[in-house]
Amino acid sequence: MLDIKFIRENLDLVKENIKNRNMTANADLAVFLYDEKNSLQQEIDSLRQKRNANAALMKGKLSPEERAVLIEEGKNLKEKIAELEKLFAEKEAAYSTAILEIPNMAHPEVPVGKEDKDNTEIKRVGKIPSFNFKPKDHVELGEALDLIDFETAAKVSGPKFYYLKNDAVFLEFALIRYTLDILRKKGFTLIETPDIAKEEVAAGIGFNPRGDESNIYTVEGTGTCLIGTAEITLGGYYADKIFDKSNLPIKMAGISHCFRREAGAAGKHSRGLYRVHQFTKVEMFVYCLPEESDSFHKYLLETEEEIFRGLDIPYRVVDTCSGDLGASAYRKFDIEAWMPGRENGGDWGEVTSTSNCTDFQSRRLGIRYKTDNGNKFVHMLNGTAMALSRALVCIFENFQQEDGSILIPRKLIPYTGFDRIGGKV
RNA sequence: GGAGAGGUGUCCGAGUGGUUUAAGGAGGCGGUCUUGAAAACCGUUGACGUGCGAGCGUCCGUGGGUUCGAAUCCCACCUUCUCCGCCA
Repeated sequence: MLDIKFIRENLDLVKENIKNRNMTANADLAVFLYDEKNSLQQEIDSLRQKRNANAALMKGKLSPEERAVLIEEGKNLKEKIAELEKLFAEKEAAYSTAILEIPNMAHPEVPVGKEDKDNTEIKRVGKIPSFNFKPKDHVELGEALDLIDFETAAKVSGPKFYYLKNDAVFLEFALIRYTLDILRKKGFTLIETPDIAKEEVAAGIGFNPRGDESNIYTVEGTGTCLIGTAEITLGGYYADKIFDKSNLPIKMAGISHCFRREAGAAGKHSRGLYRVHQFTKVEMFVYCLPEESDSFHKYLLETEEEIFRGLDIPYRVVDTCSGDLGASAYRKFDIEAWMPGRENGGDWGEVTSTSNCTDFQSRRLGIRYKTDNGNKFVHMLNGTAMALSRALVCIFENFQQEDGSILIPRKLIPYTGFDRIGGKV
């Protein structure tokens, strides 16, 4: 969430930002409710002060008459306080709802636009492969080589689930190990996180676990949800923590399963492994000082590129436009890899995403660091190191051969132990 | 899952209704002393809200309740430890 004082002092900018993001949050309402809540709080505080003073008068020995007068006074105060406290709770809930709907501000360089086609392409790397045969998509390849089974998964678990089989399992583990090796060399702390988190933590990160629009599965009756990304468990890791400046920055690499409802997502764009209810992901997460977050954002993007470049898959980088930014993000870069089986003749598909969320998450989660001028909120950033399901799409489709086999990217061979799936043995 | 015992400030730990404005100790920071360090001694040391400020308010696992007044009494929940059961 944003600082209410910032909202008040920059009301026009905040409103413009909400509009640019295609959102409907009401900044005026948040400020209004804050003032109401605040004046009520002051009223309650002064009554409490009277109550405390009254109680203090009763510490010593008093005549029964004197005591009776004080008790009567105390009872009156108690009633008034209870009344106002009830009202306050209502105001506070309304205020909380209002301010939580307001999205993070955007980096001045974020392109203004409504949807993903308004994103700015920053660069392209690698050469789009040309095939002298008709390339298949990963679904056909996976079925032909007995690597992915969607049909049985649909029967057992429902649509948008899959079984990975045979060498695809080794390939997935190879990708994980390849990624973790790079991240450890770069000084990330490796963490395997829980796949379940409390709803309040998910909400603090900016995922709303409730409601029809939620992309998150809740676990009934437990107050918890299946995580949509390790961003939730990594961001919640230091909730309520006050860092010493010397502890920062902190770089974490978390591996988890990710669960997404993806309600209503169907069609060509979402075919096969591209959009599924469950996948495995290695996620990077950084806690740092505010003045460092822009450069750490670039660092996360560079790391994503380094990992992806090692797979010899062509990709481009886009600077996400305002309308396509999540509520928490100040700025977001995506890597889109070339997927020859996508659309007709291939298309770009998102494989990583890195966001600088500045202090939007830390303010809600209470993650701070000490300064000479009091405690300040840290900046928090996240980035995909490796989303396994989408990486498999890229490898299958880009490295398919005319005989139906799939070559393994050079750098992965030490991890897989084989250099080709299918075809000649 | 059953039985029992706990959860207090950065840490340890005292505190069972109003001299607690949370004792005491450790650690941290500042100082005295010292060539320097250690020791000793003195001082200081939480968070949040609000207010220009002095200040005021809130926070003793969480949420309710009792009371003029709650760290302290009651209820529910969470969580840690010990033992038993079950289990990869």
